[in-house]
Amino acid sequence: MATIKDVARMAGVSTATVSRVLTGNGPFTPDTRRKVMEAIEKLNYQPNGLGRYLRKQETRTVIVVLPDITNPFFSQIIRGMEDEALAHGFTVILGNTDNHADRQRNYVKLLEERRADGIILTAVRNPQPEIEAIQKIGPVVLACEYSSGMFQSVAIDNEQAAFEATSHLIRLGHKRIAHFAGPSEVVLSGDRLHGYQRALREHGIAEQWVGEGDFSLESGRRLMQKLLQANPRPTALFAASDKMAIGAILEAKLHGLKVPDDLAVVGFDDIEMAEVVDPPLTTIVQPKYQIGVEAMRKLITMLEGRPDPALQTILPHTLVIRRSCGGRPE
Amino acid sequence: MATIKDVARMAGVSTATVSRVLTGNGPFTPDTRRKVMEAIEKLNYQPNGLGRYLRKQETRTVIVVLPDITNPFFSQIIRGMEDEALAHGFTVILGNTDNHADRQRNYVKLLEERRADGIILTAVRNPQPEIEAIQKIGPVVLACEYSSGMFQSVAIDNEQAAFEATSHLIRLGHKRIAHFAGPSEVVLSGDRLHGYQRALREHGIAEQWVGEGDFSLESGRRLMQKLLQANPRPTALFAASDKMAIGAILEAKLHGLKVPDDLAVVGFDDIEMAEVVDPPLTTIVQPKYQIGVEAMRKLITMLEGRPDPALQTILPHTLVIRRSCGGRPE
DNA sequence: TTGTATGCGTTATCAG
DNA sequence: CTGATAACGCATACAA
Repeated sequence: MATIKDVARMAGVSTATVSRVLTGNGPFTPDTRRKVMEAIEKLNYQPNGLGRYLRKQETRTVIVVLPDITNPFFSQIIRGMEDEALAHGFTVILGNTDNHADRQRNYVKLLEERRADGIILTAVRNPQPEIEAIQKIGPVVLACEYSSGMFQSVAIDNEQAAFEATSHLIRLGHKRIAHFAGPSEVVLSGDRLHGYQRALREHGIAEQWVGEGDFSLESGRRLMQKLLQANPRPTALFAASDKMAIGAILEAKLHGLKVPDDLAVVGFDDIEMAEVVDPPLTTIVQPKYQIGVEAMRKLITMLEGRPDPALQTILPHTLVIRRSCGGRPE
Repeated sequence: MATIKDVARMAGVSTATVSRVLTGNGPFTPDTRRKVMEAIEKLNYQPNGLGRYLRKQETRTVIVVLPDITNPFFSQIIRGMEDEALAHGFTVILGNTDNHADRQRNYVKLLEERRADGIILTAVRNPQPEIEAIQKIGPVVLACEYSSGMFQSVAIDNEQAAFEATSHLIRLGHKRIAHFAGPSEVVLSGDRLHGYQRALREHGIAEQWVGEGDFSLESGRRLMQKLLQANPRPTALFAASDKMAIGAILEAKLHGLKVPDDLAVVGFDDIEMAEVVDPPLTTIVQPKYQIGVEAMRKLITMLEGRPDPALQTILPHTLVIRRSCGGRPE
């Protein structure tokens, strides 16, 4: 592997000059530039990033931590992050944790080791002190999630969105409405639960049925099995994720229930699968791509030392009505 | 940010000694160890990876390039790679290219800059010379893909799998069978196409109907629209990806066709969505997790300089029969 | 405009 | 067992 010394030797100049040509900084004549470029070409030279970044004390790389790469919900978010990063000359590396704290630590270590300049935690389920610890290591942005602490974050108003989803079911005439919640350690699970409860309360509905899942399809199936035994059985369901909603629909159909006639269902996220399931799923749409863009913009702003704007950025959501909730189909 | 010098000063030893304690190599008394550890603790010291890796000329990091993070097919593969990497003390970073050559170059650059030790290219669509160029930069393993060149690779026998999928439709009595192929620049698209054609040939069927998509749901819909106008219309379809198969089913149903009665469908990959769509999709199952494990094992073997075993590793596949193809449901 | 020399943070070699 | 020192590859302050 050729180094800058080899290039310098072949071009008959000093390493400083090669470096100047390489970075574009510092002065040099067109002629030396030519000589250097020729040597680079001949040697097929590629600067060693470790050396360069050690010297510059920055890598122009950010790490994005995802709890579960299986979840298609994140695809668009990542795309937004990558587009924004690329536009600013940053490289994105993805870290998948499988909801495993140990693995997250692995990626935080990359930040500690200064192999990345900043980190974005997506829909993370860490307690606040842990996030604060990460914040001491380097710049952090939370995506799809906010926390009561002083963290930069980008998300929708989960409580309000859940309120609207539940209210929609109430407007369609339902009185017994169940909720499949996300894991309680995730802040946004609580937010969605509270939105559901507020909708019931404001419409004078006392009865509630809440089960806790982990956002997965399988947990939706499992909760549905339990729900089937409720007596009287709820006529509607608001699930905190599309996957749980879809799991519920599959399981309900398996047991001979008609969706939406016997059970109206609303999900959350609008993943691709939501349009594939039969019937297509009514759900909350998040501006996924935009969340990614905003989160990355925030992080880069911090990295460039500019004063950062709003601490918590709230983006707008919508309810897309498909056939799984009955009433007037689109 | 504390450095090794700060630790050395506080502990009253040399940096060499700190390093010895840190790496566990070299001799030191329990007492110096204690002093060093205390200083590390107090200063909240974390070794700088750039310095360390520059010195050691290795990062124990591998980069995995994916063409499309949206594709759930890769989820399990990545999980296998990560588990295997972790077990050997390696860190995996993911690079998403969105099928964009420019972006892939971005990640290859990480290898060039020596910020990763090796690279795995997943279901890549590069022409062979390009892969050879990458191979000159550092160790490469191809996953879900093989190429005629001398590349380490892990995949199933795509041609044979496609042959079996198509043969299954023929056994069910179909004579007019369409194929939705993947992009022609992807080697495995050709393999699957050839398997389809071999099945027709071996069963004495002359007529074929082939459309080229890009593995996406949308392209499946688009090809189905064209297929609907064929006269006489094929009674069965073998798609080179589950997403295309599902797109075709949705579109067929939209136009009043019954699946599998009017159109029998077989897909490829067995993504989660395959069980969600109505009717559930008959498809080729790849040992996704195992492909990931094998690919990573290969790369690590190369990195550790051990002689590598088989160049091309072929893993077994199966055909899982669900309801989308008619005949005898499972 | 160019070269010399230094330091980024670490580890390994070599003396002691 | 420990310390001084060189080296990894590069960028930059300073001198020429």
